[in-house]
Amino acid sequence: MPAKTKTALLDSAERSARSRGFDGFSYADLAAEVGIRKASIHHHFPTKADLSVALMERYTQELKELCHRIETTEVTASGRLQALIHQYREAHNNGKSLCLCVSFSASRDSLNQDVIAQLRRFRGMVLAWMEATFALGQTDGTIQAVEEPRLEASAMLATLEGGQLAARAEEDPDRFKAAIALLLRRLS
Amino acid sequence: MPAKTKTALLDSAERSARSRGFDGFSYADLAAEVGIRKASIHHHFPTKADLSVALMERYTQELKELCHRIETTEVTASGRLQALIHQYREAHNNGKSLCLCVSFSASRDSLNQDVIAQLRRFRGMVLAWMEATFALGQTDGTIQAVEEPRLEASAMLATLEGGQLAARAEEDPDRFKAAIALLLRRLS
DNA sequence: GTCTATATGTGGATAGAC
DNA sequence: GTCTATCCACATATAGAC
Repeated sequence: MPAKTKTALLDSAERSARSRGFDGFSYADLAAEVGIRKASIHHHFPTKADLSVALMERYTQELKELCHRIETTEVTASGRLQALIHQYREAHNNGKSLCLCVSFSASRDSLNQDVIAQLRRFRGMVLAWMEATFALGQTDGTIQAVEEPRLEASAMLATLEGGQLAARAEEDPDRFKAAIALLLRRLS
Repeated sequence: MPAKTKTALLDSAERSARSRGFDGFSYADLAAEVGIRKASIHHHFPTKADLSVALMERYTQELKELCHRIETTEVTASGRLQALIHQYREAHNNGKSLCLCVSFSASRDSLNQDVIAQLRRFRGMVLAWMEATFALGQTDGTIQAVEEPRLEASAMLATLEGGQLAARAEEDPDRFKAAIALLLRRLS
């Protein structure tokens, strides 16, 4: 089980990064949480940039897999979007954290190019999935008034991420609910 | 002119905070930009928390004044919202910065209680103004399909803030435009 | 109101023993 | 793979001279 410590480090780093931002989490925090020394982390992730890239890669992969799972369990476009919204609602954890993408986007100036590339990859993946789902909504009729799937996807992602920020700013999950309420109404 | 240095410090701090986040800007940066020594900053703002509170206070005040100005120059609800959208578009500066509220919200765990209170005050002010404007839209008929002004305001703020994040993540102003395009269509 | 000098803590990272 | 020990840069903050 050589991957155990590495996974524990990624788990701890993800939690920290999502609640404190890129500049707000440190090797010292991770070491304390995982139960090894700071220096040992460098064996698994030589630099913070390496760790951050691994974090974004895993995050992207996990959401991609979730999207595939949603497609097998939900037949309708509206059902699929509702399932994704559910994921974003859980992700903000009652206003205590953010999607890793939101957290890293805000700290953009501190990120190296590889991490920024991963950020772009993540957003591209989510937007493409949403756009395809809105397009499905145009044909299966389960989403009201869809005119342009691409713009719907952009607006929806902004609303979800902005809603998480609202919940985080006031540490109140109702802020997220209020932000997405009108979108939710269009999903029958 | 005793306020000159203080103002210069606030200007520099605001720029830094909005592009690098709360944890990403330092007294050393400000000192270099303003042309005084680090230690001298403490004379104007004893702690970083004091500086941050002053930053949010000024930011809130300025947006409040802008909202008042908009009310005098724009008669219709849709015109007023368009003017506010314009402000948020300018604020993200082609993906190089964020609204101070977004930037600070992401670093919430690093802020002290006074700054968090200011954050809440800022959001309350903007949301109230948007809600009132959507309510006006219900009577003046310049905004399509307004059902619940409170939810419209929550959704609009989330979309604007999320749109800024999108533009920041990819350093591409078109991401902001795409995020708000559907909202803009409802404003005649 | 600004300076020099300094305190004190913490950041990421490295060398080398075990 | 993990440790101790250490480096160096930088963070916020303070004391006291000018």
